[in-house]
Amino acid sequence: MHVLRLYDCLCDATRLRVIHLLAQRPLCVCHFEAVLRLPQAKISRHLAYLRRNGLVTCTQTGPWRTYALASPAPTGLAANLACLQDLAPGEPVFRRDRERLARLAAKFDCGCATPEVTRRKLLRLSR
Amino acid sequence: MHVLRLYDCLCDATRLRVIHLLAQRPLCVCHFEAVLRLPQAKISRHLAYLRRNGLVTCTQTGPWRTYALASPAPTGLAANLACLQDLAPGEPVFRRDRERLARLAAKFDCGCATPEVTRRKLLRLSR
DNA sequence: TGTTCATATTTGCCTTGGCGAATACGATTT
DNA sequence: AAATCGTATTCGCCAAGGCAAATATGAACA
Repeated sequence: MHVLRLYDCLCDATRLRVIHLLAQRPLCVCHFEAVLRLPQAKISRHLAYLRRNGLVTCTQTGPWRTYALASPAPTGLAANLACLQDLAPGEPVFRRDRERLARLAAKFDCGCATPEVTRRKLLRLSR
Repeated sequence: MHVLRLYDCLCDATRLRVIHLLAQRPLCVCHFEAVLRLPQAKISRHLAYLRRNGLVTCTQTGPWRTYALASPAPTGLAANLACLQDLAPGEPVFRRDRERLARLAAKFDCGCATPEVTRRKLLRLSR
């Protein structure tokens, strides 16, 4: 009954938005902040939850932690990612998240902040 | 974000077993009792939860309530039912549930108790 | 060495939902 | 009318997990 853990991860709106973004590319916390417009603590909490449950991995480079979907993907995740793809165009929240991420990605082709592109700049740019 | 309700339904072991059985055929509560071997109150509680969230419908004939998967199936349910099908052979719980249901179905080709096949008989037969 | 920056974790509070035990309810049978 | 049967609901209790606010940590820069 290991799937239960997957569904636990999927049944929260914030986590679903996080996963939706990670399906596009790996991202660091300040990118999530800029795109989701949610307090940092909240984002970190949910990322920790996803990590505990094996849906996501984390690599650290300097002060930044970059999160990515775990591979191989846990049983059933692929199917639900596909489902999320179908859903996204119809759901305003997902649509906006996608657009904001695209805007950021257009400027810097990297999901992680850098010494030049700081968190502060990212947050400003995402408006 | 209507999908959240779906995932809420899927992230409990009892409900997953219920859904797994309903994917085979509609069933009344005493069939669930016989197959799942769980207290009636627990089963009814979870069925009510599934109904509240639109995954399941209920029709009453006499004293018996027969539950069935809602149609049209809510977004994303189909994909996860398929996933459940793949999973079932590997998970002992699901395998046994399937077998017990098959045993009952072999005797009476109906998912609902009848005046002749009472709850008591069903529970006895499921051993 | 001290400060700042990015991120994580703790604390206190509240809601949801799990469980068993008991009880309620409506349909049927006696 | 009373008893029984199938099912639903209520009650009291408990754990998981959501949130905001505050605080901790560790890397990097001054």
